[in-house]
Amino acid sequence: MSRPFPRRDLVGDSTAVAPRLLNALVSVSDTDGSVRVGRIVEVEAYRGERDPASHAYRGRTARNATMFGPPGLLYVYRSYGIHWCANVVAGVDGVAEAVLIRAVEPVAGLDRMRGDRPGIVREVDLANGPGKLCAALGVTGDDDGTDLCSPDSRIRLLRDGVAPPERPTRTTRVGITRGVEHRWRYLVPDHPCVSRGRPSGGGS
DNA sequence: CTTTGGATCGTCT
DNA sequence: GACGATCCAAAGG
Repeated sequence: MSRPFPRRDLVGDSTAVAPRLLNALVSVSDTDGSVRVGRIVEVEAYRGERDPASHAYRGRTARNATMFGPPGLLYVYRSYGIHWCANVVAGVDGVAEAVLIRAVEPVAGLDRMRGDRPGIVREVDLANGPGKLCAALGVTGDDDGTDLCSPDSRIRLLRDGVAPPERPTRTTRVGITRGVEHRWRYLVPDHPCVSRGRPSGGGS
């Protein structure tokens, strides 16, 4: 039993939206009728033009244009020339706020995920990283700009009976060199499917 | 277990 | 021309 993720819950600062996305579902439908579903267990908030680690820090460009769109869009970018990474756009239309999805727990369509993640043995390693989850779910740059809150989209954000954790684990973000001090990474506590990435900043 | 280096290319300087 | 919001395999302790 699942319902569309309410768009109103994506309005506002990415730091407020990010923990709300924990335990939400991402579903991806393919043309052959198959569906892959993952449960979000790790996210990071990026605060647009006020955040030196954000792609939008130096303003709007062709690449980051989707980040400036309305909340509920999917922002997909290429990482290191090799991988795809996916964000949920937050904020309000015209303001660049985004939440990077860093890990999902495989829920459905596992065979299909394994097909796109050849050689992966353990189920928990299928989508425990931002590049890995895009590969496992079949998300690419073609999906940039998808409205995650529309029932007609191939990629959708859903909420089922599992609420976000009341006390999410918080750390500094992973893989960045600026804005390292902010604890804007949120995780489902003690979940086996979180990424292996190490926080960039000091801890406390 | 941890550390290191290579792959690979669009984007912005 | 440099540099990533990464991943993986290989080598070292």
